[in-house]
Amino acid sequence: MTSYEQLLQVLRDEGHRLTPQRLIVLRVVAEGRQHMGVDEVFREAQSAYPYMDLATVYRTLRLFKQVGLVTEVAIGDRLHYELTHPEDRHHHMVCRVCHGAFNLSPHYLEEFNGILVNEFGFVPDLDHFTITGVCVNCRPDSPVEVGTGAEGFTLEEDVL
Amino acid sequence: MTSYEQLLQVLRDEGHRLTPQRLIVLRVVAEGRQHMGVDEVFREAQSAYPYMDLATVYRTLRLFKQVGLVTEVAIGDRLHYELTHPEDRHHHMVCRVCHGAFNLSPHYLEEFNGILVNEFGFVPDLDHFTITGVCVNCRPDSPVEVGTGAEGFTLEEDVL
DNA sequence: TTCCTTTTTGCAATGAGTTGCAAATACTTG
DNA sequence: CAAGTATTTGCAACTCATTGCAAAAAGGAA
Repeated sequence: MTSYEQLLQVLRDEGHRLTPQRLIVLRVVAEGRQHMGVDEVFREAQSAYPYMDLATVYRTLRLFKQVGLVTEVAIGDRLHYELTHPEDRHHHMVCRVCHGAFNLSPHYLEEFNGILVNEFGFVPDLDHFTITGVCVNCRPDSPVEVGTGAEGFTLEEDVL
Repeated sequence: MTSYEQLLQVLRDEGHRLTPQRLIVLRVVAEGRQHMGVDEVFREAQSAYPYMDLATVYRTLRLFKQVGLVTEVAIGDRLHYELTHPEDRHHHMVCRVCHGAFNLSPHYLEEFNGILVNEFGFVPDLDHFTITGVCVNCRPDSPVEVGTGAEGFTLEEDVL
């Protein structure tokens, strides 16, 4: 469990200033649901601090991403953010049709990561990896029986 | 070698109209270098057809992508396009630092694709897969001897 | 060719996200 | 705690990309 104070320390340690705006955005993201849209973060933050500016929200989220406090997820053509939980790192599979976001264990990418590093010396950004595609529920040619929709699969959508 | 006439047939077959704008954009992309920026395509097209509109270029490139004529590559935060060569399909590794784009054989993603399909019923969009990261030349903590920079690696940048 | 329907274009407006810059403010040092 | 400095904010302007809509034009039928 990451405490709020620990999160603030991350910012302090890297020499970033603890402005009211940053504290509010951090709290909003920390208390919000998974992968919040920027507009959502903005509205929540604005209700706590009416002078909050949208540009500040964008800059703050970008900063938080840089220092690893939040994870960026592209859903559709919009950026979403969620608090990074170091003990529960995960990637995302985002459905192009229903825009659902599903978690993917880092385990599935370890081998791919190794290949790129060993064969090409290329270090992929897998901290914030998102793969788009079509989920089992949205596949027209679903290989499972039509009717129930997803027999045998363990695809569970993130809490929205 | 894909002939220009064959490319046009792809459009005709799907019921799209062959407008001068589309012919010009297709020619620009077909004769241009790998992964051209939209502004580049626009300038080239405009020099051949002065009334060319930027919105038309965007719409045309999106259409070409939909029918598989071109491949979209995100470089930095901009979209780039290149002609799809069916006999030489490849993915891209894009360096976050130098913005270089390197080709990656589909072979390296076959297993990953299988896992997602079989375990989650999720069909990833791997036709236009691009992974960002840091290439061997831009790694500060290069594991190879400093000096030459890339011993033992087969990382060759696309023709820019 | 001419007419007709549907698609496509051009333009202007819009939307998401970024940026330049002056004013405000968080932190440091005395 | 006051002063100084570097960072950050708010605002407006701007960029890339998309979209609504009327006018233009491609392709099919007569």
